[in-house]
Amino acid sequence: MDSAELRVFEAVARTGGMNRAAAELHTVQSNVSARVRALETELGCALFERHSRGVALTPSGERLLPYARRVAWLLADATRAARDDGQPGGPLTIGSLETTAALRLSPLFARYAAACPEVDLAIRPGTTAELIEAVLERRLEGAFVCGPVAHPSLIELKMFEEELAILAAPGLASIEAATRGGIARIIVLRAGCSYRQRLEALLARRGVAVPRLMEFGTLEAIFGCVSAGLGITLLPRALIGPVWRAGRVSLHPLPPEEAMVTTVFIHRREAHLSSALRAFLDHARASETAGEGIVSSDTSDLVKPLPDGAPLALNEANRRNGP
Amino acid sequence: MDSAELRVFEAVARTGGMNRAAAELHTVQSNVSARVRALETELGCALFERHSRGVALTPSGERLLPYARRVAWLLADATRAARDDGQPGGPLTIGSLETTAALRLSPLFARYAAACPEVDLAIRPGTTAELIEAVLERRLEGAFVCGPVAHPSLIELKMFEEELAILAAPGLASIEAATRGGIARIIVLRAGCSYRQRLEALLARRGVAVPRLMEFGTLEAIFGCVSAGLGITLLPRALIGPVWRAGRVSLHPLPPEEAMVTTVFIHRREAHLSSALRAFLDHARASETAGEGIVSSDTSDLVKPLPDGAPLALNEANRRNGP
DNA sequence: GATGAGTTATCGTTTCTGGCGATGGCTTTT
DNA sequence: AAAAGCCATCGCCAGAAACGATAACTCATC
Repeated sequence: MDSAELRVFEAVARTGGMNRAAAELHTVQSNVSARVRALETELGCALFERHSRGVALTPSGERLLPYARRVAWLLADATRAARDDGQPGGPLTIGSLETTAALRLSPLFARYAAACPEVDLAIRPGTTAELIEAVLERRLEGAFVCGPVAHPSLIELKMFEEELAILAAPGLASIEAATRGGIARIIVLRAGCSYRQRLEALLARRGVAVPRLMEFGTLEAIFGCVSAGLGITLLPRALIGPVWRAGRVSLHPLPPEEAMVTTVFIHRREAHLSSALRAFLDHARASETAGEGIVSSDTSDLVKPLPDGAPLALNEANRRNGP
Repeated sequence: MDSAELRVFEAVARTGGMNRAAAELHTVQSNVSARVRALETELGCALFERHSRGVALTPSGERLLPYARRVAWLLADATRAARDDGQPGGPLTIGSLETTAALRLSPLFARYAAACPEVDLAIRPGTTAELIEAVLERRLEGAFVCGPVAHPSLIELKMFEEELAILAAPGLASIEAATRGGIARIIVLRAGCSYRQRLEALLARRGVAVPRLMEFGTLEAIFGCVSAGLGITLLPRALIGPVWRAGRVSLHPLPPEEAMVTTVFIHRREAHLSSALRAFLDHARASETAGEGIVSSDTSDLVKPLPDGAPLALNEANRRNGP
């Protein structure tokens, strides 16, 4: 078995046809057909069922396909690992929750970009669920997400400890005042994201229903709407401090067990840790000691993985609670 | 990058020379040299330093080598996965602690061998540390070891809950009677193995020193020596029950926190779960419901992985406590 | 039913990679 | 100084891989 054969196989399986695979691989159909045939005879079992509209995977092919992908990933990773000479450089694509980026990462990114000018740093925002998926699919080298994640193929580093607080219209004395009548309108940054489920659960425990949900793409818009009394929201307290001091909103602390949330940095366990990413994590550690806001006492601490069956996609905790 | 090139690279790295690698790969030295050269130009960095006595890996080569190994493993696994048609067959090599094999596995193996005659089942005894290493190195598909193991690349299924007890010469009323004078001679199955560290720790907590250690390869020899008053040992209570009832030895229970030990079945997380192994685990589950001794209520339960940095070799807990 | 578009299989030809053997340069050992 | 062992390089060649054309087949449409 050869990685070149698997590359052809994977293209055929993905495109669903040998013609399409040939076009993608910059070769001719007869060649693809011959390669697939060679692989099938080598394995002694059919990998595709041939139809008039293309091909479909047999059970054997289904079993082989994930290996073909992993081999391709592994070879790409091997190339990067061998070429990585220890000098941070090249592209580094990292994901982050929007609130974390706004609150914690600006100074870190600025210092890192200054120290490692050869690195093309890119930050992509997203929800915890989206970011975990992107890291697993290797579209991101790592991401700041809401922990704990507990996926067996991810390494998880505690980075920040955030205190969340409820934000409501100015002049309201308490959460109860903001949820009078047992209903509340809540405002979130993105529909699937950012403390929404956490806020809903929190209100549900207090017997408050959430009939309406408003979604705004920017934090400033959320501040404006909360200030205008359109609803309440849940955000890191450090983030809303300035707005609160300006008197635009009222801030309502939560009990610690509901308020505290850990932000972790995740990256693939078995992937090559690029020099760019390593330098980034070193900077994060340095920022921590410099008191720039990283709270965890040891960034190399792993959060305890979940004890359960560790699904390959997302675990329930993140589907439910994540921002 | 190609798996064939990596295969050549790995052979050169392992044998430390292109001539030796050529001999191993059934080809000529010039070819090996050309393949390595091609890989180096493709990667843009040297992989070996050439010396008069052979070659040595450069840092780039060091980084590439583990990937070469993993690609080779992955391709082998891919072949097995594609060929595995769901009918259990072929070789199945499993490791087990000797006491577990003696106490729990005979009926399971017998039933499995009868149900799956196409499988060449092989059982290899060893200590927990040895067996974990063998599974990680793919010399074993799985193993029964003393849990918890908590290695990120191993899946761990609770199988049995054993109660250990101390075995001493007949007529002794208590452990204290067997350890009079604060010293005890202990008898173990194998030097690195089987509850030895556990027994020593247990005695140390009672202020008993262990000046002498005797090692015997078979359980029957141990029973004989204990019966003759040469020393004490620690074994699963169910295993020593018949000997005790025959009056050959005295049996001394331990408090639950010292007595209970979990036997788990481990196998590689990312490896293909062969039909033979799957059928074996199904049989184990069936044995459980049939009350043949499997205690865990759910064999699919994962034991909690360790929270720490997850070393690639063995974790400390297993070096210290394992049988 | 004929036709055309789409698919894969197969064949002969061409290209070129990978393997071979010989040689040479180098270092270490004898 | 000779021998042994190592790797680099060259020319050569076989065989695999790629190519192009064609055949066979299915399906949708006319």
